[in-house]
Amino acid sequence: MKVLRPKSKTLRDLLPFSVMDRLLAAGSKRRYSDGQVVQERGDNNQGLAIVTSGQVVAGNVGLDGSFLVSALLRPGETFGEYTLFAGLPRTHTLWSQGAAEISFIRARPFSRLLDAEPAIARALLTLTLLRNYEMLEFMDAQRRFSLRARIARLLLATVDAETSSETIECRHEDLAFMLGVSRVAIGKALKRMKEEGLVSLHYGRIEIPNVRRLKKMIEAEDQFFPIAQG
Amino acid sequence: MKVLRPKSKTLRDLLPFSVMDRLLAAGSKRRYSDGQVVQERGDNNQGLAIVTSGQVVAGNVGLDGSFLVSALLRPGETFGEYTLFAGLPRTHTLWSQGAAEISFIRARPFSRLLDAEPAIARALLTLTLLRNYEMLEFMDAQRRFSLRARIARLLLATVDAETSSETIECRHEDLAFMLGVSRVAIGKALKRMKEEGLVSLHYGRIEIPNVRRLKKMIEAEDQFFPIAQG
DNA sequence: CTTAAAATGCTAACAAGTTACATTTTAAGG
DNA sequence: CCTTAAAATGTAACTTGTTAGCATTTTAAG
Repeated sequence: MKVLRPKSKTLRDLLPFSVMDRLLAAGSKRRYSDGQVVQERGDNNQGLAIVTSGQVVAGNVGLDGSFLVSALLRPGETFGEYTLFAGLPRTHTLWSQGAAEISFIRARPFSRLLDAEPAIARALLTLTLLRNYEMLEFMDAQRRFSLRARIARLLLATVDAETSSETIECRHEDLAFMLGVSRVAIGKALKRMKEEGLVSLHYGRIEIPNVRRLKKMIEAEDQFFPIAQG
Repeated sequence: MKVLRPKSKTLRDLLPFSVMDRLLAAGSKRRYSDGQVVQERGDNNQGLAIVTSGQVVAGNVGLDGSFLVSALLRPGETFGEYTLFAGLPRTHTLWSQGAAEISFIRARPFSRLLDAEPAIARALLTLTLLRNYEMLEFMDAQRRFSLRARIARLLLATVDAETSSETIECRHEDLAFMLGVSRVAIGKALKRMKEEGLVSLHYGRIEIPNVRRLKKMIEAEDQFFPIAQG
């Protein structure tokens, strides 16, 4: 299962090396193989985790087996903040995607570091706010944009993040996962986009012949008041 | 326009009185009448705002005039964190709902207080995480539950928050706003719920004759793995 | 009482997703 | 090569929600 997401800031980008090192030193690393469960919703252990390599998928499985992705975490990104600051049990189930390495810091040592280094709380606050903002924009997009525009946005974000190549290796199902709709809906939308020459479809691969045209398609549909990006 | 939302923790609940007072003292209050615009998406002034009385609606208007609610803020709740920590312009347009009073703290004095009182960053982090969690659960609910179940959840959350009475003063349109669907869809769903005896409908008012039955209806549909609430 | 505004109800045509099942494409092994 | 099973994609019938327009009910103000 391949999961797509544009890159965003991480703890690494916001903390001085020394502080980041102290954090990592306070934790213990663990390795995971592809698809291994890292934690399950409902688990009741407190602590912060930092992804140090690989990717981790956060989501939840319904009792009926249905499966919804909430986030994709990459190196430098954290999880477990809820357990420390909001007093909640683990709210999501996490799986490693490919080989991954995660550093776990228990509540006690984390708490000591938090007192010693005010930068940590600031950095976490910034990251949480950024996530919050991303989610709000996602929810607005969910309501304002047609599925094809949302697909286009996701594809473009992925292309921009990955060296600006115009070929994206992904299955319809991967897009469906990220956007929270069925694979069939993705298929239909992609078919229309293909007929309009916006994409060309292949087995496990999507090509964007003209990135600009795709961007224009989105803009044409964008009823949202743009804000200057900082 | 009445907007419903379950009560949640605020800065007031998390900060010692002394710190809260220092914050409020550092800001300047302003009064708003019903429906007045507090800020607009894209505005570029930094600062934290604390709602001190009344209610404030956050949302965005599309270029086509469509209007989406993102949040309802109540006394003790804050906004503007993005401008301070994430370097973003104002991301949402805000309107007062009824008479409201808001205290604004500019970036400089806020920054000084943030350094002086580490509790502030902690409290903001906790609140942001809680909001984040609420949003994730909302998004999951949006995908997993039928509209009637989502209506039921919203009604119950409101009842629980308001002294556990079983009468809710709201119009169909209010529910439509909060759930991001059309008034017609709400009407249809409520009609079905009425036929099943789950609610009784009145002009500007909905009654829940049997709260337990309504809860059971939701549970019957709940494919989500429950977690112990902290 | 009247009456206008507010809130709700109803219909029809349409748009967008869903589920269940069918078909195509690929890669691996003889 | 050729076969075959798994992976990926396509199709069809159905469900749900949307828009638009207008009808009806309820309320509150004169």
